[in-house]
Amino acid sequence: MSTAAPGRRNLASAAGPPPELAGRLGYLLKHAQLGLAELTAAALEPYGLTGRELAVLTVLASGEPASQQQAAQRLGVDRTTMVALVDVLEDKGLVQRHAHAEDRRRNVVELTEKGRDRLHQAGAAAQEAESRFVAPLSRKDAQRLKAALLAVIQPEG
Amino acid sequence: MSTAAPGRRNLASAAGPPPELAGRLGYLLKHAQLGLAELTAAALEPYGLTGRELAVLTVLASGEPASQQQAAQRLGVDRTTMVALVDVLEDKGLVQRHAHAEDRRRNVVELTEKGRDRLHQAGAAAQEAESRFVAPLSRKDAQRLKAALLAVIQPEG
DNA sequence: TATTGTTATACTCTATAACTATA
DNA sequence: TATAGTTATAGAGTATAACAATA
Repeated sequence: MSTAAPGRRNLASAAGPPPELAGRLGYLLKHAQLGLAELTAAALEPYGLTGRELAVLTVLASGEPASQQQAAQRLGVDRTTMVALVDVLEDKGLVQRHAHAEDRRRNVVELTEKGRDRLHQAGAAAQEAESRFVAPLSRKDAQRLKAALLAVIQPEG
Repeated sequence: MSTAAPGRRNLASAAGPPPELAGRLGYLLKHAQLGLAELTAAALEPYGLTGRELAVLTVLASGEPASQQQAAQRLGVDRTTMVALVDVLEDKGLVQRHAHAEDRRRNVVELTEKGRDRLHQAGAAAQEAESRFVAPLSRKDAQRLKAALLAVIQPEG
């Protein structure tokens, strides 16, 4: 009945922005985010990962092995959300939980070798999706876009 | 227990992006969108409108009175979602439904005078929130940002 | 038979509250 | 008493399916 794909997403992806909204930054940001998320999801599907899961792997792989809660803070998600995310990754054999040696309340979450491999492969695929997404822009404009977004996100300049 | 405000939002709004994610366009877009949404929500609160409701009013006010379904397509939402959105606006006295003269299956949704007033006031407030949001950028860079987002959203150049 | 609006329902995402174990 | 992780639960948002009225 609907013209949308079975999975998800409706949101005027085909029609393009209606002129009365095309000037609103909120509209532009939202639909840019949705468009890239769609591309990324497709690119990651062969690796059995969602964009969010890839972000979790990325955070867990960076720096020293963090506790679940530290990783949650970096990602900006709730503790309880983190539990579910790590559960999924652990079920897939990509990470392992260990009790912290000094504070046994904490879980140290480390990537398995399989997890590291998957992170590299899926990370490259996501990067490629991002490149395709910004293909309408010159390389310089694409860099400017990211710089502008970063500037606007930062708490202070 | 949580450090987040009671309403919603956790998402590392205070911490800033972790370096391992700051280069990912998906992360930047998502958090820029969330940041602006937060500002806009606060700016619209005195007018009793959400950003989404303002977008609905904007679409309904533009061009000739559309049917609910046409408006839904422009907004990129489902028919059933549109029903709820119009319900809310009608309860607030901002829009009215009429049966279409020629095709009585359709609802023509028109803004009331109160709706038009509210649209102008709230629209100005949202615009002001957007200006504050892009304040870290030069005027030119802010324009470039919007142009780049538009280019990347458009189905074709 | 197809379409518009509607209702009921289900699914996803994510947060809050309460519980366990450690400290 | 406070903290890390967990579980159960609830709320927001949005889609799908089924139904009534109209075409």
